[in-house]
Amino acid sequence: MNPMEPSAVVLDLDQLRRSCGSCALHELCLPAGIDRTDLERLDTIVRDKRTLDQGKALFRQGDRFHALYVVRSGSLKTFVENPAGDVQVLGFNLPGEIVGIDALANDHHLCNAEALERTSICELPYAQLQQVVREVPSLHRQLMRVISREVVAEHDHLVMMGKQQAQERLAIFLHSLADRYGRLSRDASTLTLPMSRYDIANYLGLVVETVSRLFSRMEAAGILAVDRRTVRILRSDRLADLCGGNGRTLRRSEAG
Amino acid sequence: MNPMEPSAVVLDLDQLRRSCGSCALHELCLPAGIDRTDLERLDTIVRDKRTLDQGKALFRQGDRFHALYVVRSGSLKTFVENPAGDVQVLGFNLPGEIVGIDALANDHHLCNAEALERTSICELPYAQLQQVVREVPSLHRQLMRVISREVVAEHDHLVMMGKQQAQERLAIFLHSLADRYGRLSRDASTLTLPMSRYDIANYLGLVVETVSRLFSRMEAAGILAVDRRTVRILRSDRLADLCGGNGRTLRRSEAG
DNA sequence: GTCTCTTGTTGACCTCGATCAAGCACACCT
DNA sequence: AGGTGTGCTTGATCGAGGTCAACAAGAGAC
Repeated sequence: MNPMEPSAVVLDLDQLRRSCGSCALHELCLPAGIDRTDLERLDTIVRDKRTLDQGKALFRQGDRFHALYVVRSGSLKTFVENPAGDVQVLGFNLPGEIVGIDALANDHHLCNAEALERTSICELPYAQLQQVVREVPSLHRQLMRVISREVVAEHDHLVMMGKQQAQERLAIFLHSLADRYGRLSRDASTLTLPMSRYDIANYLGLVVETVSRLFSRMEAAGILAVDRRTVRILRSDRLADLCGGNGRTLRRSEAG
Repeated sequence: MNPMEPSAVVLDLDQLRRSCGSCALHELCLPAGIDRTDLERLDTIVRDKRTLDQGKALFRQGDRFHALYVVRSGSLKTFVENPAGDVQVLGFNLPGEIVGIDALANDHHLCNAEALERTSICELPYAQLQQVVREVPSLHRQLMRVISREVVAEHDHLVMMGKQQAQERLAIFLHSLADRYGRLSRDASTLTLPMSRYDIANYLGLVVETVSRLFSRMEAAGILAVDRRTVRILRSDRLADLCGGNGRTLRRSEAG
């Protein structure tokens, strides 16, 4: 079942797994809400794009655009880099999530996508996707839905950057990550973070030291149990409180 | 020529002006790069949506989605408001720019759009637009281009919020506004800001006082001449320097 | 004209998070 | 084993920008 084994067997398994209908993610992914016959149409264009090792790029800013991608297992980060070399992390992508939309009609990718761990990917060549989308209205609607979801996620990110305190930002980040883990029917109370503290800090518009301190503070307060990249959420109710934007701040004295 | 006069004459003028081909904005707007015959197809669905007075909403968060809109004259701001009542301004829209994309397939608008001054609007009912888009590939491509432009603008906004200093933010804001004014063949060195200091501050993730101080500082430095909402850019070279992210900070001592 | 309301400016002060610096822990070498 | 590198944590200090408060300048009402 593991698509990551680098052997000839993988090819056969992938042949089997290529079908969106039999994929465990098909209710979360592009095929959501699309009926059996239309799904077969989509299946004909889904390409396999092997696996990416940790740190390897799926695409780079400026690369010619020719396909959208879906994470099948593992995870990605997307980020932009300006001429001066400053990086801004735009988001993290878990299984079932689509990447590459920002390039949709510009012919070039405008951000970088990089594997945070060993990651396997489905590729949807855009020329063919466009063709199928024209023929299958339900897929067109779903694609638009996915695109707007992307826009909304960016709005949320902007709101966070514009308004929230450091602690609220981290709380929101963990909360939404737990939520997404839950949807993948993973244990939503034990997060295994695929990204570094640097990535988290950058995504949240903070520096590593601040993020590190916040983890410590939330642990001292009994909300989290943090062990390197394993974060157990002990009190998801209190974590939710911290997201509220109601100005509550966790002081060391609140610990326990 | 002024579409803002509230009289019966306006109707006739609007009838004439409804044609995208004869609209002064057609090279900046959705019709860009679309040939004569296809343009006529687009023209058949463009609806007129009168004018909005200052402060009036084009749509509200949660409204049912049924059309995309293009600013014909005047300007809009878009913003989200969370349950707690905090506002985040997402952007400002000048003539030729499209609004409503965030709602594209969700059936509901996810942000508010409000007129910053007396503003006239073209309405593109989505059901019909979708139909035409299916039949006219060049329009489909252009629509996708416009959508991705939106996404990219949000990336830029995010980078600004995540990394830049207060002064760089304001410089970038003014610079890009001047750029867009230039494209509209307005005088790009004399900006008449349609938005309040509050809106600017919120958009930049700052408070009004900071924005006000920055205007004063840039004026003292001889870069701007500020008179309420009229901002003349005296030294656009130095303004550009301030956008650079090269860490240069303007001190009072640099004035002149 | 004056009164009030809104919007913008300026000053004084304080806080949150950045910066600088040191040290720790685990991974991966040889 | 010891060495080195990278990712993470913690402490001490500093400063950009937020907060609070007062005031100025228009705009509109009457």
